[in-house]
Amino acid sequence: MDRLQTRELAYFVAVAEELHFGRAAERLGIAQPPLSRAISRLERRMGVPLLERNSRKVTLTPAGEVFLTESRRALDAVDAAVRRAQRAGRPASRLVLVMKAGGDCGLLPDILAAYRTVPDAIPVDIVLCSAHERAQMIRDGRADVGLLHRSNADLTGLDTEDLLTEDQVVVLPHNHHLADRASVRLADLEGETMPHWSADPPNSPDRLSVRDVGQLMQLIALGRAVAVVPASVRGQLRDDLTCVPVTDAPPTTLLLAWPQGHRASALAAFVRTATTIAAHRQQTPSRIKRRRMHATQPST
Amino acid sequence: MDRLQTRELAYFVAVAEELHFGRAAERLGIAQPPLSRAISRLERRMGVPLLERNSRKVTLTPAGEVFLTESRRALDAVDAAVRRAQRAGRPASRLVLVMKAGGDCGLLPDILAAYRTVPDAIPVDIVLCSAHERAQMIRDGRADVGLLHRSNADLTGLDTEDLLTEDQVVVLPHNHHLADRASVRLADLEGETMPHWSADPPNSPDRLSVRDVGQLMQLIALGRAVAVVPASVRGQLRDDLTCVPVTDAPPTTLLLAWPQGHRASALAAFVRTATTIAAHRQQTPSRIKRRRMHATQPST
DNA sequence: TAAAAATACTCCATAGGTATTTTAT
DNA sequence: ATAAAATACCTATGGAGTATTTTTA
Repeated sequence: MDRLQTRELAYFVAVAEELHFGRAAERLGIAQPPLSRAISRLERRMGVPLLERNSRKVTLTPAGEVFLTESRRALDAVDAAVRRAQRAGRPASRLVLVMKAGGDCGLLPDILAAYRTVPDAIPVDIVLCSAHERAQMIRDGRADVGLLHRSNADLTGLDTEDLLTEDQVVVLPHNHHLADRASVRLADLEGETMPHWSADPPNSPDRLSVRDVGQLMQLIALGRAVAVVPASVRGQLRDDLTCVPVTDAPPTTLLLAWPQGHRASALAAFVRTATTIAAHRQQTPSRIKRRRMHATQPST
Repeated sequence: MDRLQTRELAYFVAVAEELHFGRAAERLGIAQPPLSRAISRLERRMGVPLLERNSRKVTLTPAGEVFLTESRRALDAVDAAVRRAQRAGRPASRLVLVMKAGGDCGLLPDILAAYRTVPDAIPVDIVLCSAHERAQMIRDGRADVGLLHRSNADLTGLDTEDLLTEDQVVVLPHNHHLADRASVRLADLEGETMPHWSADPPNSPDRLSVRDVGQLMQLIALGRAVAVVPASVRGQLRDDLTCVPVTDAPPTTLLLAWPQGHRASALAAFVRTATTIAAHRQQTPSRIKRRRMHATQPST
C-alpha cells in the first residue's frame, strides 16, 4: 500500500472526533460526500474497517480507536517537522517556555536570571497555558521547553529532566473541618470532591473539572471541592483558603521537558542552567529528596 | 500554512538523502522536473530554504538538517499509524519480537516457555534483524517488542524495561597476545580496532563496520579486530576465538523495548513475563546488579 | 419518515510528464 | 563543455462540488 497522505489522516481524525460525517465535513471546510468517499477509500486501502456506521450513528471500531490516537500523533509529528525546521531557519531567535501560571514553584526568576548570564543566551518567551496544552505544545513544535509536573502529564515524545521534588498539601477553605489540623492523611480526604484538569469546557457536569488554578481555587473557596497540590502553591494562595500538609501523599516532581532527541545549544544551556539552579534550591528546604531521571541531557 | 502532505516530506527526504535531484527522482519513480518544482514550492510554503543548490552540488541548510530528521520521524509515525491500526483490526493474532541473532543472553527460551502458560497468550513471531533495524521496526509498527542493548540503540519513541545487566568481555583470537590473560582493562585494548555496527553495506572502507555477529566474529578470527561484548556471548563462541573479562568496562543492559504508550494486553503480559524471568535469572550469576528503569509498565 | 451516509456525475486543480533553457564549474 | 537544476508547457488523475438515492432507527 502506498503511503497515506496527511489529508487522509486529518479527515479520519475529524470524523472520529465528531462521529458524524456532516459535522466533520463542515469542520474540514469540505462537503459531506467527498468525505464519505475519502473515508471508505481509506478503509479499503488499509483493509480494515475503522468506523461502524448506519444512518443514525457512527462509532469507532477497535482498529479505529488505535488509528485515531496514532493519526493524531502522526499529524503532530508532521506539524512539528515544519515548525522546527522554520525555527532552525530563522536562527536562534527566542526560546519558548510553556508553563502553567504559578507552576514554577517559584524557581523561574532565578533560572531566567542565571540563564541571562550564559554566553550565547537568547531571549526566553514565557507562554502560559492550561494544564493539558503544555506537553502538546512541546510535541508539535510551538514551544521549545516546558515546566510540568510528572503526574500531571503524558510525557510520551518528550525528554525530561527533574528539577525538584516537593511534598504535597491539601488546599481547604478556612471553614473546612480539617482546616485547623497540623497535617492530614489521604484517608482523611476520603469522600471529598477532587476536580480533574480538563482541556475543554466542561462537557459532563457530573464530574467537577477545571481549566486553571483560578477556577480550582474558586471551587475550593465555594466549598465544592478540595485539591492536593505541591507545597509551593502556598506562596500564591487566596486569603480565604488555607493549606494543610498531606503526610502520606507521594511527593510530586517538577520537571523540564523538551522534544525528544533535541539538542539545540540554546535549549541545552537552558536545561543545564535550570537543573543547576534547582539543585541549589533543593538544598535549602530539607526533608525533600531530589531524584534525577535517565533522560537524555541535551548538549551541543 | 496548510499542512504538508506526506508526499512532500517523502520527496524532501529523498533529495536530502541523495543530495541529487536526478537520483532522488529516479528513486521516487518520478521525473526530475516535478521533483524540483515540489521542493521549491515546499521551501516557498515553509518560508525557509532547506537546500543550497547549484548545478554541481546540493547541500542541506541547517533548517534542512532539522527538517530531514523531523520528516523521517513524521513519516515513521504515519506508517506506524497504519500498521498498528491494521494489527488492531486483525485481532490479537501474533506478537512480533525483533532481536539480533544471539542477542537474548540465553534468556528467550525461558521467557517464551513462561509466556506460553499465560492466559490469552498469543503466538510470538521471532524476527532476526541487524543491529540498527530493531528500534526502527518497533517505531514504525512492523514489530511489537524488541530485545536491545541500551548502549546499542537510539531509544527515542520507545518505552523500555530493563531485563538484566551483564559485565563485558573482549573477544580475541587464540593467538592474540592478551588471549591468555585472566582479565584485561580497557587501557590494554588501546590501539585495537573495534568495528562499529552499520545498517548499510560498508561505504567507507577506512573504518571497519559489520552488520551481524557472524561478520564480527569473522573479522576477529582474522585478527583484523577485537570486540567488547556482553559476557553471555561466551555460550555461542566459535572454536577459534576466546573471551577475556574486561574489568573496567561498564556493565551492559539488555532491555525490552516497545512503542511508547502502547498498552495492548498481549504486549503487557509478555513484558511482565519477561521481566519476571529475567529477575529470576539475575539472582543466580552474582556480582551483577539489576536496575529498573522508570519506563511506563504497560497494563491492560 | 426523517436524518444521515452512500452513489452518480461533473469539473478543475494540481501532480506529473516531455522538451528546453539556464547556470556554475 | 557539461552535468545538473530550473523553466515552460502540456496532460490526466483524482479530489471536491451538486444532485440524488439508499438505509435504518
